[in-house]
Amino acid sequence: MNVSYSTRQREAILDILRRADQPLTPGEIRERANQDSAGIGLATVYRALKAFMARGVIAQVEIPGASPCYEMADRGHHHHFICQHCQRVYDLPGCVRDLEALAPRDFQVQRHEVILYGLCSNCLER
Amino acid sequence: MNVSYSTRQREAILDILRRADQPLTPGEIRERANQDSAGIGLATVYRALKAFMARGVIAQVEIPGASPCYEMADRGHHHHFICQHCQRVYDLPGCVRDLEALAPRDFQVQRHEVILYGLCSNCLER
DNA sequence: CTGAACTTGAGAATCGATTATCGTATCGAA
DNA sequence: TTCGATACGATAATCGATTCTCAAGTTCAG
Repeated sequence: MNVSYSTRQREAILDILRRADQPLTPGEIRERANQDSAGIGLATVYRALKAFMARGVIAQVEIPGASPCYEMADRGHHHHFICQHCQRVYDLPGCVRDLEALAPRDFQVQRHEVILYGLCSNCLER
Repeated sequence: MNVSYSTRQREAILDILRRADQPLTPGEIRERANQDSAGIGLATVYRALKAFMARGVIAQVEIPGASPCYEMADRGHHHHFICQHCQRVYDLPGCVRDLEALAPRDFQVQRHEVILYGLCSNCLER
């Protein structure tokens, strides 16, 4: 039936996501996977991500101006910073108060996204 | 030289953006344009948007999970509310304080996006 | 009014992202 | 160990969005 096997590739992908300090695109995941254990196909990455999403193990982060990224689902509420130079996505701890006050009183706010754009410390150094 | 002509199509596109109460995608713009004056090609919409962007007349609004939208640039700083039921995008007046404090001190924040998701008053009534 | 510069529309071409294909390799329950 | 179910890799196919092409039409300074 429709059971998931545990394979070298899937474990590698999960490990990479666990170790990552930022959400990763499928392409980035493959890159990193190919540094450690050699040879994980892009299609395999997509298949694994789909499976992990279905199981709720990872979460998709959709960010304007970047392709979808993935991160472990167990990382609490946080937001993201996008470097306009290197296009990297960084996790930002914490949140802001009174966000919901922006909406009209007769609107019901369920969730929110906050995205900061700018230059990361790495790119600022040049 | 590289001067912009004023054409029926470009005026129509600007009019649509001026009248819109929400940011529009190129596709939506073309749809509306073809209701009023008939026949504006999609390529023309893209070309016009590009030209208006270059002149700073309109602004791009990037929303996760949707293709880029455009709105008049003279609407000052604001954010957006997306109704999860009717998918409408609402403008939210005002902003929040201390947003930049979320980023590490050695990052340079240039701009930000805040997006609230929930149910608008219309959809709540049912 | 004239003409060079600019714009248009329709469809083809391109782009990056994602999915499908298929023959081979791996998994793991029994 | 065996074997059906599942996953793999490489690459082709597909997708939606955007840009390009080019012949024909429009704009506007002079």
